[in-house]
Amino acid sequence: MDEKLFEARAKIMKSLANKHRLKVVDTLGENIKMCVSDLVKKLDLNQSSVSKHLNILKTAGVVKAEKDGLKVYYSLRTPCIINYFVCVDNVIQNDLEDRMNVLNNK
Amino acid sequence: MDEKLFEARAKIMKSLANKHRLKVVDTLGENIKMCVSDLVKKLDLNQSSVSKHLNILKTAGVVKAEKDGLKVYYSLRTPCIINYFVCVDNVIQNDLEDRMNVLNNK
DNA sequence: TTAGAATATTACCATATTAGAATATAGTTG
DNA sequence: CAACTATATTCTAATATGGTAATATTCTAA
Repeated sequence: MDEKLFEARAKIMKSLANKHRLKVVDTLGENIKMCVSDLVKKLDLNQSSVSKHLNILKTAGVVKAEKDGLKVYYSLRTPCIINYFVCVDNVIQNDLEDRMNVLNNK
Repeated sequence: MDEKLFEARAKIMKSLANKHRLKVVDTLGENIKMCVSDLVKKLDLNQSSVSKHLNILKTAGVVKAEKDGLKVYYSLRTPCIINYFVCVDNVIQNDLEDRMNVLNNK
């Protein structure tokens, strides 16, 4: 199996495997660009943590950063990334259905 | 923000944030069903580790398990999960292009 | 050029993840 | 039931991750 490919994919998936970073992606999907301090307000985390989360997303190539004066604006670099959540939410939905069926002895 | 939703999504993403588990998903996408020992051969990992990785995927709802005699067959529970790799690979591709452009001073 | 603002980085700690070896469990077959 | 096979679980150690406070860096503007 193509070791390098799976490592590269895993790096990207890791960058998305955190609820705060998922919120960042979700937020950027709607708002195009946001600076760090905007995201600090949105995420209920301190500046240092947000900065680190953004760096993880940037390093993974999910997000890009543009400096404008004092501020740094982040945006999705490959917006299709948010489409995935349709499927992820399907997984969640299936799970809920299975649990309901168990409860109803189906 | 909907805390619970993002936690649920993060759980699923975490289950996919590992190269071995990505290989499992990729393999099951092609082969429909495989038992643990088949996957041990495929993954270059010992039986204990494979079993644990499968449990993580199962707990996340990504994979389902069916027992058949001594063997346990695993398969994708929500096959759309593999579609994501198209986009993940786009991220990788964009990254490569950016690096090339840097090299070529574009 | 000094003070202040926005962001990044460091240092530190707690917790989570991963791997392998050893052991346990479940099912099969003689 | 005893031996065997396939899978799951436990234990332990190494490494990774995530959070905060403190500090450093970068840029602006007086």
